[in-house]
Amino acid sequence: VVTYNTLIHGMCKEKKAEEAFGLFKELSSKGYDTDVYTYNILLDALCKDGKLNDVMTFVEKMIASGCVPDNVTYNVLMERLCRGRRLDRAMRILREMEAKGCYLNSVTYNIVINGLCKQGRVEEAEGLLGEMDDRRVVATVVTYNSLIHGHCRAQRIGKAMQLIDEMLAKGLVPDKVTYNCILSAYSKKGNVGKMRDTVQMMTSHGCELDAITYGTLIDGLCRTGKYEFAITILQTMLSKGMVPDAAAYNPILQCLCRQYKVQEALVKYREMLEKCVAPN
RNA sequence: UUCCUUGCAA
Repeated sequence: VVTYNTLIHGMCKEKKAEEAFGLFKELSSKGYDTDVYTYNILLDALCKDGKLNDVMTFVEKMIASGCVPDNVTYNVLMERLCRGRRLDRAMRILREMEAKGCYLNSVTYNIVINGLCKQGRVEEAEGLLGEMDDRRVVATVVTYNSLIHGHCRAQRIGKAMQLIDEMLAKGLVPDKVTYNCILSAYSKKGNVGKMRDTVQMMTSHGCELDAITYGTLIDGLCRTGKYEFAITILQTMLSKGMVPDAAAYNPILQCLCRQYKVQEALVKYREMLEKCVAPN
């Protein structure tokens, strides 16, 4: 089973879900073992880009085949519901799970907390963080990152900083995602000074700057018209051997076009193609 | 062997 699960997972990661389901059907028809991992892997692939109806049909098949859904199954489903604006349904499942005596783990809470934060319901999300503490479910860096992102999106950077202090007090180490959230709050305002400070903070804490960090910097600079500076950041990125994506180029193109520099924008566009960056 | 968090645009 492990061999086949690994293969099926590999196919799913490469967006070849058709192939994965094909292999799954072949295995089942030959009477080979499948387990809850197999189903969870496929369910997750369906949830990533499938219709909710297909998802539910698959869960029914899973149960009909005698496979008992586990925590991961619920988590995958809840994540899908949260993304499909069915957050309250996800909350109901959460309460049902606990009513059944299901052990709610950090990931379960993280999914709902993130869902709430994405809807701007950060207060409620913080309520769940309190609930985690009460129930001795450990809050993780991911938990805090979701909350921090929620505050940052609403420009409540002070609140975000408070949460970072809280993390540190619990012995959790802010990571590049944490800092990228803060950075993006400043970049949306085009606050170049604070962007600098944040990057400095990252490097001094041994956090690597990733493609998202650079993309965020480029975006922030372009928002205030500093496309030349943005281009130097892009070059830094390239010189470090990082692979830029459309999110690194788009703000620059947008900025140039806004300043009626379409010719220059086209030059950058061609560069994009040369570097095999797929436009979107 | 499976689930959760961050950037542009939409």
